[in-house]
Amino acid sequence: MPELPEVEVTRLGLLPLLCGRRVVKISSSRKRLRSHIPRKKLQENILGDCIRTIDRRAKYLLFRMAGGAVLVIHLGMTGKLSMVPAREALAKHDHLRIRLDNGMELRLNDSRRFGIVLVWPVHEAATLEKDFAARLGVEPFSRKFTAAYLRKLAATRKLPMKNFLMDPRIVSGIGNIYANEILYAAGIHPQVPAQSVSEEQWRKVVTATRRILKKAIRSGGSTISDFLGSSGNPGYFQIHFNVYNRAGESCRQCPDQIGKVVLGGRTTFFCPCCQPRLNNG
DNA sequence: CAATATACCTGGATGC
DNA sequence: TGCATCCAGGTATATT
Repeated sequence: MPELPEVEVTRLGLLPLLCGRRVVKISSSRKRLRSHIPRKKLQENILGDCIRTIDRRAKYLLFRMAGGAVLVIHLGMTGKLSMVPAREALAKHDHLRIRLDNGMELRLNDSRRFGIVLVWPVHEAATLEKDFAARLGVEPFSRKFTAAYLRKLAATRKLPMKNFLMDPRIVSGIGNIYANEILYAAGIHPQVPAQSVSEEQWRKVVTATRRILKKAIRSGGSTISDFLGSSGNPGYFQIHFNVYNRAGESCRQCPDQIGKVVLGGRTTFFCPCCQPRLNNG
């Protein structure tokens, strides 16, 4: 499911259920996700320890153990985490089970297997986390996410604005859905070259990004109480989109129809009238 | 260096 | 009903 808001809602939902709990058993499927699940490292570094807290960086969840080791989980395209009684039957595509000292179990289900599970052992955690952070772009809610930062990185880039925004090395957390919504809110055509975007437009991108992601987290937040069990994982189902998946429907601000084009292999939605192709800035 | 293509997977929707 | 085809919320890597 996950872009930044969904990962953040997952984190908020799991926090009260996992913090302070001890891991008493870990099992995993033998199928590989994007990389192999580090079975041995899980047993040696996570088993027996308590979960201190859960952080999020980009679309990664960082489960920080009391002893200093870190369990890293990325949900890929179809990953879902849920808490169920440990005795509950396994579902198809359950790939990781982390059993707690209260009889509950955290399960990772991922049909497409684009997810990732990593373990940073305590003595390497600082170095590994630094390397990890160095490959990622800024967080949309950090002070570094500014019009000046974006404009500088875009200065030599002719690629479509939308692909630039979705590059996780530039900004973390913006996937296909929110890239579409952000550009609509900022009134920028997804296909304009990144380097042609004006300072004023970048400012609109920054404010629209923060506003839209925050709103999505808030609306996902209403499902946190449903987090237990398989019934209600946070998702996109209750978010109201302006352009995503609305090709042919009418724009909410003008009489035009929402258009569709493929950019970088991803379906892209926009209003031809509210997001003019000619970039006059 | 920048842009594009491709690879990793399964499952649901669609069309014949 | 069965089968083929296309599409999906992400990211790393190879190729041009």
